[in-house]
Amino acid sequence: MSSRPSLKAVAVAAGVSPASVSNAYNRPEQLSAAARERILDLAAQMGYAGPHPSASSLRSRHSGSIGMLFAQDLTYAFDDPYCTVLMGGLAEIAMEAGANLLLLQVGPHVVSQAYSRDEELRLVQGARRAALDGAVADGVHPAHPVLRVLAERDVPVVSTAVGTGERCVLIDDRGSAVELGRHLRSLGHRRVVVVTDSMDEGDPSLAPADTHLFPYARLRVDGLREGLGGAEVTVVSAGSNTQASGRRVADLVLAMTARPTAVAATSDTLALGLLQRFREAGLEPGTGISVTGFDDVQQAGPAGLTTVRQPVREKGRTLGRMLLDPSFTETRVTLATELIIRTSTAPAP
Amino acid sequence: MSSRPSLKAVAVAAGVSPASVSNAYNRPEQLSAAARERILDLAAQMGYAGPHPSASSLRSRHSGSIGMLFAQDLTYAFDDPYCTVLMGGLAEIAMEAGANLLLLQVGPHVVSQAYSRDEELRLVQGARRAALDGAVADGVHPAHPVLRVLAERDVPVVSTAVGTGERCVLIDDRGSAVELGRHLRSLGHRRVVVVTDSMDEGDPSLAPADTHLFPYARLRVDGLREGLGGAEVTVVSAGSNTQASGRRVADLVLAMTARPTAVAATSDTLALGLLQRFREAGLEPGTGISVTGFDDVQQAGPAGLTTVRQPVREKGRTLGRMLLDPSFTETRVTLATELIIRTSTAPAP
DNA sequence: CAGCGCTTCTGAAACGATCTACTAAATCGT
DNA sequence: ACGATTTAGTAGATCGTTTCAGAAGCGCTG
Repeated sequence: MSSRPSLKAVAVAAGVSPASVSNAYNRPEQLSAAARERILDLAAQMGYAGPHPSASSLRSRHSGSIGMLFAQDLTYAFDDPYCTVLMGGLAEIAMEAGANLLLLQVGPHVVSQAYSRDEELRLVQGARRAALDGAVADGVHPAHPVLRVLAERDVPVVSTAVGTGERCVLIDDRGSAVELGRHLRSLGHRRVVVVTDSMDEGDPSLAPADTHLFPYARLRVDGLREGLGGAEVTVVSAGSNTQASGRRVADLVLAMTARPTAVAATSDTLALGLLQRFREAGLEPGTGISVTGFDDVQQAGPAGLTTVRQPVREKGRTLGRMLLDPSFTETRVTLATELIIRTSTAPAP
Repeated sequence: MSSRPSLKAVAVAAGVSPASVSNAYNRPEQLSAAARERILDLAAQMGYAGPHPSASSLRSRHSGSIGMLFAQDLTYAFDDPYCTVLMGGLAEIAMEAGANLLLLQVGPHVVSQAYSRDEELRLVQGARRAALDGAVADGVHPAHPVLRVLAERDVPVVSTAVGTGERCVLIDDRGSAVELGRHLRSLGHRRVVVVTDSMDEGDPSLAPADTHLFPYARLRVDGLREGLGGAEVTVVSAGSNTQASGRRVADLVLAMTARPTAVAATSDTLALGLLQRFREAGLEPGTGISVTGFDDVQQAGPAGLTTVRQPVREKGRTLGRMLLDPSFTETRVTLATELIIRTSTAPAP
């Protein structure tokens, strides 16, 4: 049971230098066609699978993969509709560029919390072990240590939040939230609950700490507040961004003594959970209570959810281009949003 | 602008051997707590990000990532409902094991076609460059050269098809298709079109070559044939497994002079496309024409699609365990399926 | 006090490629 | 036919770790 041949072994067998074997795979133009043929034939015959990826990327400093950071849950990439579409856009560009796409696990990081060194090491472990040519950070708090690790490694990072020097793809979270808030206000809603996902886990509390909010969430909450003018606004932290969280918050809202006439969520995912639960409770959104979301994911249309549309797939594509297309030099791109009014909002009773 | 420090630089600065710095990160128990503290402090201070991933995996022969092979399109991972759920299960296990998940691009490979060496190199390029501890192959034809490359690299591969020696997670494609065929037969359908995805691209033809079918598709087609007994069966190749392909085939069916009373697709994705198009054409599935799918993806329920349910998430999880859980030694697992009868099938007119 | 087992740490050899700079031979223009 | 350029190929250093065998130090025991 002999071990696998290395590039050197192939070189020896072919009577050429190791450099030539390397060139046969990576730089055909540096080699006569005949020599290349001979080398590749021999390699195939010896069962040589081509240059070893780690050795190759150690020396060349390129790995052919870009990473996407997940600070919550790896499964989020496939479960959350916003994320799925973003990933689709990213994958599209990765494919064009011939790059592989690495889904990186990094631990959840709460800004206000102090971490021991070992906890912090565990937090960034996924990123420490991965060979990357670049990474995308969406929903990763700018203070997350993984960003420092990647910077120390000189791995380019692009994000969806204004961070420390990284390039980014943004939308006008605040402005579009203002517009949405005004819409609710113009419908006469004077008592509103704003629901946001946050890094708090556990039961929805009535007071998410500012430091526990992702930047986009803070901007949306602030925008809604502004747009809602003098209305009585209660901000509720839903925990992680899932429909289940939305449902949990719906129960909380239903139990309120002074029930709001509208509930505005910082994401469609949360809003869809709210809608579901309200409907189950016999409260038809639009008539009994108004609900709004954010993102305009695919299910929002069928559900009749009023929301802010953002071009998610385009966002993914742009992030990908920033990493993979050298001719793409812009350092900050802002994409347009649009208020989509559907049946889940109506005049306050 | 000094370059980044290496492990060795940290070792020199700390007055210890490189081995100790390595151990500080990877084997705390080999080191006194004090020494470890000192080393990690210094590393942090010097802006050392930890062991270089490529160097580390070159030496240790582990990368901390497992790969999923995509022979069609990377975006498939996020677009196709079957695939999304499978990936979710895989991601779940990867997360538990602390592994990253690499989405690998490999070119589409048609068995009957001859490839030049360069075409073949391009076909496997994604897999050649990636450092992997294992890979999952779903919908990759057993003859695809990427499987040979991975074998030559000693990368363990698990698949969803009976292949050459790999471990696999299966369902009884044939048996469940027989059952589905019998269901149609018992409803009196005597003229049936079977629609399958295949590696043929382009217009749906009336004759998919056997070599262009993925194993699961061939088994399902055969099973349907058997279950349909003496019915007149026409097999149609839809090309890639998308709703758009399903719609295209629907048009073809609508144009047939001897229109079938039922259409059976080898996947829900195709079936959902068919349903849509039939409905658009004013043909209510179940009454005008019967339609069946395969997989029982999430949309199948709301669409009223009769189909075969398979535990897709569990499949993903099992594939993940096979790669990541050393105590999981089974080499072949078969999961149970269930015929789900909904409104898209009804007695033949 | 020799001998033993532990813990803690080190030296040097891999791991498998690619890069830079260079040479020898072939081709070119005039 | 002769220097100038291009082409084909090579030598040797280098990328940054981890691993393995073993050394040094230390407290014990008999």
